Amino acid sequence: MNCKLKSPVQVGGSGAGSTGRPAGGCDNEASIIEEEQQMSSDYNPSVLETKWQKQWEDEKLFKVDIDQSKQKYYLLEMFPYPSGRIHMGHVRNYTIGDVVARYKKMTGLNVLHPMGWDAFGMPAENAAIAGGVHPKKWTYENIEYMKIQLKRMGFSYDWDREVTTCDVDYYRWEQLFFIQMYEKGLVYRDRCFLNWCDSCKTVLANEQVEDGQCWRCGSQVLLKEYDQWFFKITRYSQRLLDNIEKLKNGWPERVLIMQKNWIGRSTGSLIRFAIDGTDKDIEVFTTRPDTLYGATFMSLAPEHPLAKTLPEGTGQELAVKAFVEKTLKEDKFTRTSETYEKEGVFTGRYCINPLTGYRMPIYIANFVLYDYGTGAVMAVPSHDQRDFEFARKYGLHIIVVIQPEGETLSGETMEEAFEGEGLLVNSGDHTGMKNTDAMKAITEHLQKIGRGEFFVNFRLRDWGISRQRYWGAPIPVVHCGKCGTVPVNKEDLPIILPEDVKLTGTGESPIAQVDSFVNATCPVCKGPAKRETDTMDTFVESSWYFIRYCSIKPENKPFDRKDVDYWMPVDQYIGGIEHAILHLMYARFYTMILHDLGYVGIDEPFEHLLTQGMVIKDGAKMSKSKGNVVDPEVMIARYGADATRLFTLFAAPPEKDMDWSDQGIEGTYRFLSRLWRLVQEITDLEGASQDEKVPASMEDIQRKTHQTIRKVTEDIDRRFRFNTAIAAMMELVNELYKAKDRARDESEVGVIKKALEYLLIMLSPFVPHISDELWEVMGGSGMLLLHPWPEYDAKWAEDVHVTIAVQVNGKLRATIDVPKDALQPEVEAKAFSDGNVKRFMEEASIRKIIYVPNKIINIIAVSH
RNA sequence: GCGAGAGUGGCGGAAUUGGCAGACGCGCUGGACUUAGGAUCCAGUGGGUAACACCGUGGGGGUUCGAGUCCCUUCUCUCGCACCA
Repeated sequence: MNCKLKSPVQVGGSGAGSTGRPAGGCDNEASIIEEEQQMSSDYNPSVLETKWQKQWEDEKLFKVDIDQSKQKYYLLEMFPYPSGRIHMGHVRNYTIGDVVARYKKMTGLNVLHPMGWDAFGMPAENAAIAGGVHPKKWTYENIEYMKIQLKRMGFSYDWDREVTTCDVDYYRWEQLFFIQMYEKGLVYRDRCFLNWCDSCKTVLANEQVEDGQCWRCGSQVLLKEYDQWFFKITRYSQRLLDNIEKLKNGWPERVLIMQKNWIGRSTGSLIRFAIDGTDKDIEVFTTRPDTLYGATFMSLAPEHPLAKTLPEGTGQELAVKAFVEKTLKEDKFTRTSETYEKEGVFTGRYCINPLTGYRMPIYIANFVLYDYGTGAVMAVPSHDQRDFEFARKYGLHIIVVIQPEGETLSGETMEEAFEGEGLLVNSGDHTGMKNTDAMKAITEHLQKIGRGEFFVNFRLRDWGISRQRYWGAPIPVVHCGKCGTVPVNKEDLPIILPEDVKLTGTGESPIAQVDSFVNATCPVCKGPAKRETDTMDTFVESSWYFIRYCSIKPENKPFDRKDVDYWMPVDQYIGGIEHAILHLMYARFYTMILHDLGYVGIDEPFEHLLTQGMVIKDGAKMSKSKGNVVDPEVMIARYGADATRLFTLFAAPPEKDMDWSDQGIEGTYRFLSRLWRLVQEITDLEGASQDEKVPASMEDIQRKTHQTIRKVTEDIDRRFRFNTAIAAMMELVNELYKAKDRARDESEVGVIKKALEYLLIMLSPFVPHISDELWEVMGGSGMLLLHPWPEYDAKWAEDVHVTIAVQVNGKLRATIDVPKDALQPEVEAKAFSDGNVKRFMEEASIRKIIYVPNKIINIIAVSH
């Protein structure tokens, strides 16, 4: 019937090799005739889905606005990068979100459910280098296509709120925030060693380096020295940590643990060691000030600035230089792995132990991290395994200062460092103290002599946001020969990314070649100046898009405060676990910044977080190289959006990985076909939908219906378990099929029709197209999204009869049906009358009976 | 090494508070309808047995009338962190 009718998406070769019954498939003349004949009764998703999508759009069904009379609910899914087409991960993420959004709306909440595009980023640039298409054109074309795909899935987005981060009208506000942060000292420029990906030709934040490799392309990361812009996220370390308390009820524990570890708060002391023969100090952070009397040398990271200056005049210059160069060339991941051989070089200088006066040789050591603490470590070989190995290798002095109970260690004979607790020895006035007490005492002593203090150290580093790339938001700063580096005037914003650029992929920022962009006027002295040509990390854009959604196309402002106050925070955020640290930490930080700048009233953006699992196929993540990619578009063409949605929800609970199965989706397609036929057959029967007068013959159906309402509501609302909700509805369908065959009069049919209506309402968040269609078939009016969610009738949801398991000595011997809440004597009598129970009670006498009402009766017997 | 999570039929998964293990679906087996069935419907489907018995939630131990669920121990897998001073 519909050979000419195509779904709006084009699919190559979808018919061939199809195992199921492809909707609208036209193999030969006969099948066309057959389909024409069956037109009214066959489930044909492509036709009805596009029909309803059009209707929803025509009626602006998904449009939402502030409504003070209603409670709001902000449901957000992580927006996609417009790579070209949606993949199964998107489908899963957005289907989960859509179910919740539609459900919440039906329960009467005012639901904000927006979508947009994380549109800046490297793939656009790479595509331009490879194919000669301008990143802007490439990106906007991808957006257009993916938007059609998302609409074809039936997702309930209010597209009037669409955010595209590469729009000037979006990133201009980011430039304003940048300047305001600069004014508050939250932005600074620093020269430092940074992770450089030679393949992506860009700098990476620490968070973007995984196992020493680029998080995006997987190539080896190198260290390069660079001038970079930083956001001072470290000023918010404690707040980011403290606020985790607020998120405990709404976020998965493991995400919070990951963030906690990433922030990495540890308490200890900061100690200053005087460098012998100079007036300079080396500062170290340590969590073990109690071991200070045993500190016999000093280790510096190769990147430490003193590595350059210390050896001067000692004769060690060349040796140190060679060692530093060699070490920095090694990849950092290997170099800092625990098993790596510890190596170092003497700088020729000494520093003084503030407690013992011991002249500690200063080494450069490959295992010391410049990123952590002060980049310098006081070495206590007796009580730190790393220092111990290092000391043995280079013949350095080992002094025991903590003795474990009942043992006497000595520096000469010990085979490994002792890192446990004990009493202090060789520790001057502190000798004899418990080492745990000595931590405080020694630090207080250092405070008195001006050599140290208590200190809280964080692992979290400042967020480097400069990227040597084209397709990003320009950093609104100029470099002036006279005034130095200064932010542009706010009135001069936006700094628009020039479009006429040559993309070569050489590592130079492409906009550096655009004279009209680079040459600027200094906002301070009005003299000639050069614009900053780096662009911002795209994680900046994704750190506030969810706030932007709150306002519909705001003019001359980033968003409207009254909109934000109404909608924020996000009530439920849904996305991949891969963003547990990066995106979610940055977004939390940025929200705090916007709070402190007075833009928003909240300081945590996401109340509840759901991290959905990956979609895998044949036990592996989908990837082109493995050839196990499932294209959603093909699935939509073959089975429809509803079946695709239903399967992604049914195959696994949302937080677990789900295994894609080509046979599995056939099952959900079959279920929908079955539902389709059920409705057709039932509407043919005489009898108006009713459940006021339930005939005795239909009481079980009425009960099952209300139990299903209860189950589905709880599964969605309380548990986020869509797979079990769907299973419950499948059970109801099975029951209704059986009931249909035994229905004899109109009142019986009426109960089934009523049940079917409840079912369609409940199915509508999951499979909205077929639900609306069948609702119409059954004579229902309007669209189900506007229909209130059903409430179960407690009187029907409760069982009247229950099945009780009868155990003899803990083993199941029978099941019996009894009235609900039956008393023990009645249940016992019935249990003992069972033949099998009798059999097992022969030759035995009762010792005890345990009865759990409505569940189980366990007869404990002893044989004689 | 540290932290978190997981391990249940041939497969995906269910069992929400310690109370009938395997809901629902896939697959498979048999049957019905049929020129045909890759459509649909009906029945069956953890192992075992003629039927019972019995055995079954990674392994071992424990608590309990009763354990997939709690405790101890051990193995395997996944994820995160990993020389963090």
